[in-house]
Amino acid sequence: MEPLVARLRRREWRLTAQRRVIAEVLTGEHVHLTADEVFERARALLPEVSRATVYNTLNELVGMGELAEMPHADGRKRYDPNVGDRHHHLVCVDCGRILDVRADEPRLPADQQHGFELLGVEVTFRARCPDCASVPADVS
Amino acid sequence: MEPLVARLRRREWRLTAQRRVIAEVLTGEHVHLTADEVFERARALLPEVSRATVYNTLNELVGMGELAEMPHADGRKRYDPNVGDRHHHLVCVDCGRILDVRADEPRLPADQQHGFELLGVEVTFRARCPDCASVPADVS
DNA sequence: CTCCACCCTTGGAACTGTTCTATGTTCGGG
DNA sequence: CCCGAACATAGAACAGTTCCAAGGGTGGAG
Repeated sequence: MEPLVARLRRREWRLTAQRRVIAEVLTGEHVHLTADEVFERARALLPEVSRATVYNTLNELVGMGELAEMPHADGRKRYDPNVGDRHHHLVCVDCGRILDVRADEPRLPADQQHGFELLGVEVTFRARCPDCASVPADVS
Repeated sequence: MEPLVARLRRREWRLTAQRRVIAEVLTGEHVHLTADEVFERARALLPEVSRATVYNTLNELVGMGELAEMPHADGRKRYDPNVGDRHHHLVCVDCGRILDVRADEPRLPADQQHGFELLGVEVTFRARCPDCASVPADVS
């Protein structure tokens, strides 16, 4: 899949300096940043970017389907630019690290569908990463 | 699975009046309440219960493994008393309604495990419920 | 039965992540 | 240039959750 910035360029979407750095920061595999992490990294590239713009842009990109929003146990949403490429998530319950993984998708039996129109499925494997497994408590 | 209150009774856990009504409210299938909904319903049964106690109790129960916490896109966590009974969730993207469903669990291939110690898997089917499918916009 | 220590509960303040608002800035077309 | 529309900004407002200091109830020791 081509990177987010490239995808945006071919859409008719005004790519301002602020929006570009936000999109640039959201590139690659295993990238699952919080809004605040996006803000910090974007600001490192372009100091004149505000938190509001980060939130506005993230929400717009999610609405456009160019970014996936994933709720997380700690309350902060993560943003995943790796859309269109079916994958699931492997999450460390201790440190919160998230990796993209491939596995087959579960199917919902017809008798369990309750008349719903199915749109997609999200799979999250909860696990403990090697680093956290080697220490007794959590790595905070 | 026996109800939450019954499970708690056999543990050595002080079951005060407040904790009991909180547990009673969390009983049944397809029960996925927010903390505030738990608070409202508990208070209907026992007016002298505070929001802080609801949060304290919910977090304790989650820590004990008697309650599952599920992050949601709208920011409010839902609490599911139906633990120990493997099931997944069917969520309406418009109105947020959540149903318990059974489906087979996806397995994580060994070459995708990244050395993590697997603990569990959460599956969420995103869909549109019959009520929301019949109207153009969302039911707010 | 009485007392004490401890855990539980409480209301409200504090905190965190997100959204809103009012204002200023930039861009492209005429 | 000048204008309107879209975009960006700082900070206030908001919602959900957690923290805190103080009060209250309960169970065990004596």
